[in-house]
Amino acid sequence: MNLRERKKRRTRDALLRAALELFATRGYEETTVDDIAAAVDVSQRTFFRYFAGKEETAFYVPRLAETQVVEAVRARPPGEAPLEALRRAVLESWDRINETIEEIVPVELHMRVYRVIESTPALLAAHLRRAAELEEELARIIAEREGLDVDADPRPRIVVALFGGVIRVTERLWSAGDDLTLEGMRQLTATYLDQVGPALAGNWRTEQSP
Amino acid sequence: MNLRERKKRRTRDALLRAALELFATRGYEETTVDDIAAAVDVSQRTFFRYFAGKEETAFYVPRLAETQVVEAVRARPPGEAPLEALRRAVLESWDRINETIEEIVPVELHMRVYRVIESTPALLAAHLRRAAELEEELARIIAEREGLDVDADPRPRIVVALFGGVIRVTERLWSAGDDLTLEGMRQLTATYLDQVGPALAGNWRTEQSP
DNA sequence: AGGCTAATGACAGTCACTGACAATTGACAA
DNA sequence: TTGTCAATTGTCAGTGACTGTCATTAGCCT
Repeated sequence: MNLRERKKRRTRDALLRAALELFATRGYEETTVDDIAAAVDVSQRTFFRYFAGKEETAFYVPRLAETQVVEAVRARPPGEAPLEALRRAVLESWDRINETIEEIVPVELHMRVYRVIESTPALLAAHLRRAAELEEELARIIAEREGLDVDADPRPRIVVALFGGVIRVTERLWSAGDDLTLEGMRQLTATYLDQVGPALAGNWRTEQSP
Repeated sequence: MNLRERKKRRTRDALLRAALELFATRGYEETTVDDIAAAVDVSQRTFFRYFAGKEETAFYVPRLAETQVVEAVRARPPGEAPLEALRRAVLESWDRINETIEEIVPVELHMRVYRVIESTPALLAAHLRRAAELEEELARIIAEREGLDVDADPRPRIVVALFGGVIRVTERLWSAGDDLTLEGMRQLTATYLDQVGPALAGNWRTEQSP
């Protein structure tokens, strides 16, 4: 990797870190692209040559995490039931995700940015749209595992929708609480996934929830 | 209602219709606020006095539909199981929604705009964010029905997430297909909701889906 | 060293949106 | 009916995200 490439990577990383730092401290809406560019001492135009938009910087790290999850699902043994495969895939990949993140930015910074995403309307919207795309991808994977046609059989999409819904609920609860650790999120997710069975079966009024 | 009020309503309706017509024919991104204002012959500033933003016009009608659904859920007899109550509420309220829409714009126009929403990234994102808010509201209603505390018991949110997920899947399938009627959407939703049970129980590989 | 190409900066323009102020217009009492 | 008051609107100027263009700079390769 020659000087040119190294310089490019450095500028991109610097822009990314500057952006995330600003988002986490000052807030997303309160940070202008000019602020980010100025912090790295490049022109605004250069920022837009590295990132398609302000949003892209906020979602750079989350994208890495997504990739891990999708791959983890692909790697699950075909014998597992769909919901079980999804469950194990997320929990397992979250165990490994710390290192992936730390290569780019401090995990603690990422966690603060994650909260900003959940609490900034524009970012939350973008996040949910991306989640929908991911669900489509996962539905295809699940359908393939089970030897079904996604477009003919609704079941893969339904299970994935349930799963995605639970994940999103835990994300929101986590970001609203005060335990910002990755471990806290993992824990919350596991608890909620455990509740899927009880939530769908039996009579709620006669059965307590743990 | 005096002249002043009548005039206001007329301008607002005209702006709304002009916007939706433009979105449906030319596309959302291809329509500028200036275009909409010009079509009604008012200043751009006036547009922003009636609508908080361009998006708001696109979501005006959907908001009415949401309200109907939420009220329909509230009106369900307490004896019904949560998922059953939600199911009946949507299907039933969609039967009545035609008239509500027609008071504002032709239903056919609304259907075309709905497709634009599903196919325009920025609008889809906003739509999904709103859907998340709605789910939160529904979760609270369900929890109340069952005499539970939403913040302590995960089950209401899980059921609502499942339900919302199924609705969103059908919305996307519907908007990708070529039956743009409300009836077609109702039908698709009913079919998918019927599949929730089969999707979550049993072994897919040994059971065909209708 | 010098020519080639990629990266950058500077500049101008578009579009969504906002604040401020002046002009207009309906409402309502005298 | 008229005059006053308040609401509605238009105009203008400005911000912030983004894009296209073109000249300049800087690494690369012979």
